Amino acid sequence: MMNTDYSRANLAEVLRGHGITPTHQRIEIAHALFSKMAHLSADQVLAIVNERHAETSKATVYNTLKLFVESGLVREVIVDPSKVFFDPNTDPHHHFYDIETGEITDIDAAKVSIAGLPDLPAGKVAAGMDVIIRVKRATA
Amino acid sequence: MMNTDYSRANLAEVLRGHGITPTHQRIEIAHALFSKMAHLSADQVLAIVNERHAETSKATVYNTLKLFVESGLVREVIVDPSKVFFDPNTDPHHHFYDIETGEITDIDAAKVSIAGLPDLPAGKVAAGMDVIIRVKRATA
DNA sequence: GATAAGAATTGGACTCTGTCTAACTCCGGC
DNA sequence: GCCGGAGTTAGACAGAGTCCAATTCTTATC
Ligand SMILES: [Mn+2]
Ligand SMILES: [Mn+2]
Ligand SMILES: [Zn+2]
Ligand SMILES: [Zn+2]
Repeated sequence: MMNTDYSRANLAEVLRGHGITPTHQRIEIAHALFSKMAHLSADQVLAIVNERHAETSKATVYNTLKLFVESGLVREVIVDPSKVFFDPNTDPHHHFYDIETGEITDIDAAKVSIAGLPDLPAGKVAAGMDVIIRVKRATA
Repeated sequence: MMNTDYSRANLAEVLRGHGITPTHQRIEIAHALFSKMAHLSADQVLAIVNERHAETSKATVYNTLKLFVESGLVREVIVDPSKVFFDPNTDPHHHFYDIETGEITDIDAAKVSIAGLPDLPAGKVAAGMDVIIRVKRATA
């Protein structure tokens, strides 16, 4: 957890702590994710980062998001076939996904228990588990 | 369950039973999915259906897969950010997903129990639940 | 503080999945 | 057999994500 200090200076330290050279662009991208603490698509990150002055390219946003995922700083959420969301919450958790509005909500994994899963296929090791509960507006 | 009769004649009856006019193209697409009983992407369906003679367009494959999903004949599996898979198994079940090879394996939902899920967000109703266990080759 | 070499960034072309449209073909009911 | 609506089609189009060669930063060293 990176506490609630979303200052650029602190974000730079967090990046260094993950072995990532803190560039202006990377700090802005981290700031977008952690200050909003929301599930953002690459396009949304690009828009937020360039709100005041255009200063970060699409290529860098994609490069950086991939780097952050590989470093365990953020997590990918695959719920929508048309785009990936990036999640600054890396605690074990699951998601509600509203198939009509696209809204994504966290579910604390600590409160959920899953039993009866079969053994992993032979020679395979777990790399993660996703639980997605798709919801929609109740029809009146 | 549509038993194990994957003849064109029987598939036509299955489609009628779902309120779908059985055209030549739709029967071939259903045949591709049910005779293989595999998780196939739209591209794979297109290739299989046109293996012998080109006779079905990309647009029809997409139209038909969407129709089949809406009719409950097949189910979408969203595990890969780059493409949707279509699943002829509509029994409640979950998936192993090999993030390296792309291989998808079914997990019977009846044997898995999930407890402690929070209430749905207010005014929302469940539309489905996906459980995806991402696996990879064990590093020697 | 200047220097240098590797790391990071960039615009834009490109790929791939999926959608759309307007013309055409098919099909069942008469 | 005719007709009208349902289904199909080629190909243009859209949007997410990748790639590349040229340029600009970052940082270690002096
Ligand atoms: Mn990021
Ligand atoms: Mn289908
Ligand atoms: Zn989340
Ligand atoms: Zn399946």
